[in-house]
Amino acid sequence: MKPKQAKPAHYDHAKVEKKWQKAWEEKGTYKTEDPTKNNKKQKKKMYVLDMFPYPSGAGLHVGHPRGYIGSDVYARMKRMNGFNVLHPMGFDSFGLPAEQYAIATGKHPGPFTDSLVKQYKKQLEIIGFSYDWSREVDTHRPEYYKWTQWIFLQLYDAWYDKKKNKARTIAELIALFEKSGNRSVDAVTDIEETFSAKEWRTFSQLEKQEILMHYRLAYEGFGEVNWSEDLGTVLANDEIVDGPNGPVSERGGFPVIKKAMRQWFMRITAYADRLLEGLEDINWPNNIKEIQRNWIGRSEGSEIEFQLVAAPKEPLAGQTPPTPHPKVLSSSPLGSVGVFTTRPDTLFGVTYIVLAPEHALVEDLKNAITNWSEVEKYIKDISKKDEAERTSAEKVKTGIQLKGITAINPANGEEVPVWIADYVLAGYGTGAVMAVPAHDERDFAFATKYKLPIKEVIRPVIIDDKNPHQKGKPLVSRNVVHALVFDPKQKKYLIIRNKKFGWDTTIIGGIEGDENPVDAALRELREETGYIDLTFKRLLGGTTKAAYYTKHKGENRIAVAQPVYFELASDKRVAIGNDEDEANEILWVSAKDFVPEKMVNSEFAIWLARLSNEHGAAYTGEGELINSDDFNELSSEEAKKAITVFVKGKIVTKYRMRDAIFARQRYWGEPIPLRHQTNGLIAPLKEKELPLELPNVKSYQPAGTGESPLASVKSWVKEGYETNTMPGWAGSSWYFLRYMDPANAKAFAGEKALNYWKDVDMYVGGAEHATGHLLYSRFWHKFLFDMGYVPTKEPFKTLKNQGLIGGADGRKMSKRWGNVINPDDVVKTYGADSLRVFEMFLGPFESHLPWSTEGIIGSRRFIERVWRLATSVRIANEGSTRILHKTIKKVTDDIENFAFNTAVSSLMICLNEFEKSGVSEKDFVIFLQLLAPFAPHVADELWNELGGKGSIHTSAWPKHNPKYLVEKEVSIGVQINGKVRGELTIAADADQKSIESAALALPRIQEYLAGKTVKKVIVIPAKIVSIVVE
RNA sequence: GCCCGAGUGGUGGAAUGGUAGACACGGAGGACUUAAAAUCCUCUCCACGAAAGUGGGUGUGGGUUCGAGUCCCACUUCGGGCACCA
Repeated sequence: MKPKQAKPAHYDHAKVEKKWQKAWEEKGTYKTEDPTKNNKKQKKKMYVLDMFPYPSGAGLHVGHPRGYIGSDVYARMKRMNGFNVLHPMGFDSFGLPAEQYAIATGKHPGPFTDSLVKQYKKQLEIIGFSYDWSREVDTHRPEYYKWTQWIFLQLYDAWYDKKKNKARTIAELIALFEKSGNRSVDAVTDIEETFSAKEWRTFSQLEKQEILMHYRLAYEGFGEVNWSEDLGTVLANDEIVDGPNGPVSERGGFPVIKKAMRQWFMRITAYADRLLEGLEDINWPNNIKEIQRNWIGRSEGSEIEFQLVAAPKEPLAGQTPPTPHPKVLSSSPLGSVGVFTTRPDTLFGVTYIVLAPEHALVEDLKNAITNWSEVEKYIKDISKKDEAERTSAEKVKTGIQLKGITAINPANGEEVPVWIADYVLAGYGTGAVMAVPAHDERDFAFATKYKLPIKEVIRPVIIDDKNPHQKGKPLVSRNVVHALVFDPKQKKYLIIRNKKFGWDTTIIGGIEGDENPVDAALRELREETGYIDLTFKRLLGGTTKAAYYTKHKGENRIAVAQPVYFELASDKRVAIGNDEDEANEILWVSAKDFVPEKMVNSEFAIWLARLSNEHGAAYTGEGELINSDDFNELSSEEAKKAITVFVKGKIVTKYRMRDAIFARQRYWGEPIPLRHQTNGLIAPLKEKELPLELPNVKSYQPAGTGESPLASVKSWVKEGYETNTMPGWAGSSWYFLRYMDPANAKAFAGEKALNYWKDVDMYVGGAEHATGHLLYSRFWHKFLFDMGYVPTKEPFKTLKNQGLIGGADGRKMSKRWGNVINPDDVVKTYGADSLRVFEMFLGPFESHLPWSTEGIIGSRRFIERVWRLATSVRIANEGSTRILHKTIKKVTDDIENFAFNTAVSSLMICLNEFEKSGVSEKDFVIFLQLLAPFAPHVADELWNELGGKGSIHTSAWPKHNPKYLVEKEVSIGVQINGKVRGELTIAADADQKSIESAALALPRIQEYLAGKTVKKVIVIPAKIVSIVVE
């Protein structure tokens, strides 16, 4: 085959790209085969999906297409591999910016959104993606959101059965209630009351509705929103900014507070465990999995009940230590409070109880609280603070004691005071905690501030990994004291250094009998260092236990150590024994040398933490129990269970994740398909009534009452329709299913299509969706799976995140910095193929990289060189064939692994070789096929010029021939003592011996070896020769 | 504070424990041209050296190994996530 005509010297990208984009569209090159129509020889499916964009007014910048190009390259290779590829695109077209536009202009956001969609589509089209646009999905179209509403109704009509570990219909729940009430139903619910079948039947319709609402997966409840009194509206999180005195609205800067309002929720917490477990089965980046795990925040612990009683006549002052073991309850019981803890092993160390200020019990106990007016004031002050403020101010915890009330520790009967404090969150666990200041940093900080008692119940146990106990050696236990001595004059600490071993330690002495540790320390200091004028400052907390092996004594030791802190009053000294003098060196070291790394005793870090704060420090690790009655000497792990059982607590699992608010007081979103009837009952719309379309409204301004603009549409309100709309994430939580069967009017997708496409094989998008879209989609998908609507448990088998592209100045690409590069301009100047090649070549797909205006020239040159080579004389050359087959393997593997940058680089290396040595037409055409996913236009043009049939993009992906990968000769390095001293070219299949002798025979190596003895020669065939000499 | 991830030339980056810096940008020199652009050729980690070469070199310090950018430990800087979750 000869080129039909000489190519023009200059490659006219505009002409070529336009030509092929038109041709592909006309021929339907990228049209996905419909599995429901062509059953004869069904190809294997491959679903490659991009996260569809939200069409904002700003348009695309050069960073946006990066992910799309990557997935397109992947999809194109898979298509050439013979897969039936589903590679669709659409738009997440409901949302705030269009609504802002509507508010600003008074115009309907619909046509505006349509125009944005059109603009985005055009921008995408000129880049030459292989999307099947006939499957486009836009979430704001009624044909689409009909099914979003339908899925909502399924969620509304479902509850979660913990026994079967799946969602079931409300009809089934009602049947259970009618049979035996709710006692035998194990559901995810926040309801506490129980009722029998008989009682259930006596309930009114309204009461039943109210009860069922606590079971539904889509439910109405009260939730906190961001409320701006001045604007009379609710604001989304992204409409709020930080002001000097807490959060304010972005527009106008009005203060924003948290306010509980009626809301629709999604009971995503029902799926917490399955969302966690499902992560094991999917091929996602680890960091995204980790983010989801943290977000779900599963923690296991115990729920323990504390009885509340009226305090003795004298209100219990904070300073008074708890009274141990009262024989008689000081007063009458006031009910109980449940606390959640992950550390039931510290129960004996509880010195007070803290409730969240919002805890329901606080109000209930009003009459028993003797300082109610102060408490009430405190609660009021706290409620003014936004949650963000409460947590961001952080360091300072505030609280107030509920005087007149005490709680009884169920483990030992101690009475402890009850406080409310802002560091306890109402929404987590039971909204109440047992405070163990000795072993929890927050409790410690609070106890220190309010002078509450601190009781240690866990002794740290340190096992020295470097000197572990040895088998068969005697075990010696002893009680010791460690003296930490500080000289305030020279600001140094006293240590002794063992001369023989070079160990640094503090001064250690054995405690004999029930000797006072301070006396023991003073005695030891005098004996070992001679210092006698020391001031005892304080004990550094309780004892620690260390297990280690002593080499010099040959003993396994367990040392229970009491750290004591002294200051040097004067350097008065007495003589010390010769033995001590010879064995040890006495040193004063500065703080920088008085650090755990330099000290031989491994528990030193704990003491130092206690030393650093005048009040000491909480030890939050585990250990063995002390001061815990019968549980003493148990390990934390053993004690957790044992103590929970002993106090009749429950082992429970809690999650940090909360139910998702599913309502926006907005116009531009899916209407929630429910009717509030005048009798107070809620009637879900029937399927045939869907879609419930958005009505026209006169004004897009918020109603001013915290309600959406829909609240001012009379006909809408008259029908009793819900005035909230769905949040932005509703439409995007299932769009990937719609692409499978986008025109289906009878279902969200047909069964055949669902069973064929099943799930997304490759999902590409930004990491910023880790806790939003990617979690909600998984939740909905699992729900649809439970109800039998989809065949898979997870929607996205493999996920890849593309990195962002920043401005050339290293800053984020934005109008503000004037560093935005528009892809349209780049396509115009360099061509879509150059843009695509460059964006893939720039660096690793998942890395964040700066755009380079100069760099793209290299990609353009590359394409021009391919273009030029197509016209030059072609000669067969074995070297070129070899490198081509290497390139086939490399490019194939790299695309499979999303290592596009090295794939492009290997194409460049291949082209360099072709230009140098010449290439046959056959080989060149194969090269074009490898290039096709990256530069689809120029590849198809040259393919056709060289007589290829049809489109290059439907041709079969080349396979490498292994025989060309085997090298005849290899060049390997020769090292002497780890330094490369020579190079050896030798037959690839040479045996070790001949390589060794060839290496030793090299003149340069001979020079180096002159007068030295070769100790060892290591030969790794085809890699390296390593010679070790004396 | 906790949990991830990353530190390699002037720049973006490459490197299954085996000759560090592939590929590309930029830079220097040269060819072609009346000239410029484009294109092509040569060089380009640093220091010393005319060169051959010698020495150093992947954030810092230590370790394992015949051999470490890669594995282990500690530190440090930067980026991301979570942040009073009991």
